[in-house]
Amino acid sequence: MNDRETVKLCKALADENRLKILRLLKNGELCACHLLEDLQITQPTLSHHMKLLCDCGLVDYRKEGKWMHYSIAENAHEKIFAINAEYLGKETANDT
Amino acid sequence: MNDRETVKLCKALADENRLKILRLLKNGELCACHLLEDLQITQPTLSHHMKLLCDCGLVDYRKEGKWMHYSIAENAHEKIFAINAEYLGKETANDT
DNA sequence: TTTACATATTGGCAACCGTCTATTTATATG
DNA sequence: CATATAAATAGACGGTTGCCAATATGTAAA
Repeated sequence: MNDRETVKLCKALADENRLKILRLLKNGELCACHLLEDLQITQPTLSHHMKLLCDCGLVDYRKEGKWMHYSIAENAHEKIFAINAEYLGKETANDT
Repeated sequence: MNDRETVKLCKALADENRLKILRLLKNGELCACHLLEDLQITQPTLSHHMKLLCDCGLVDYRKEGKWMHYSIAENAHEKIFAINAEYLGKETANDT
């Protein structure tokens, strides 16, 4: 992941509504209409946010008829850890 | 770390020059004037970037006479892992 | 095919961000 | 104090971002 892609990913994370979306998806796949209910934004705005989250690779989508289902991408975690390794030095750690 | 602080941190990471700065600091503390040499930006712009990096807690500073010395903050890694835990679900992992 | 509904795209606006030049502040030294 | 140097602040400008209303597209069912 080069600097450009990292910037893209971090920009995607740098918005309160998108963070809320990720937290909602943390528990499993959700339909766009469900996400809309829990956020104080319009449908086009949600669509915009989902595009950013998908484009940076944090979120996967699955189309089923009229509905779009979103979920945290499998390798989303690795992307975050990669940032740590590339820009902050220390290896991945278990800090619990 | 609440959503607001996370946004602040991710915004700080969402710029190519700041990523370069972090990579430079990865190997240890550096003076501002040294950082300037490796970046194609002016001194005020660097000062601006450093403020953002310090304010979000990713970078520590140490003033020595006229010189400012910057380094990756001790708990910078934990902050990244916290994002993973809070917004992407899975626990901290070792994926090497 | 017509209707209904879920989602995406367009276009516009205010706020924010990265950058610069000019200036100010802080610190050391003659 | 006067001078020199390192860093911070102020103000301005173009580009980007988040938001919405309006519209378009895609899909299912009558």
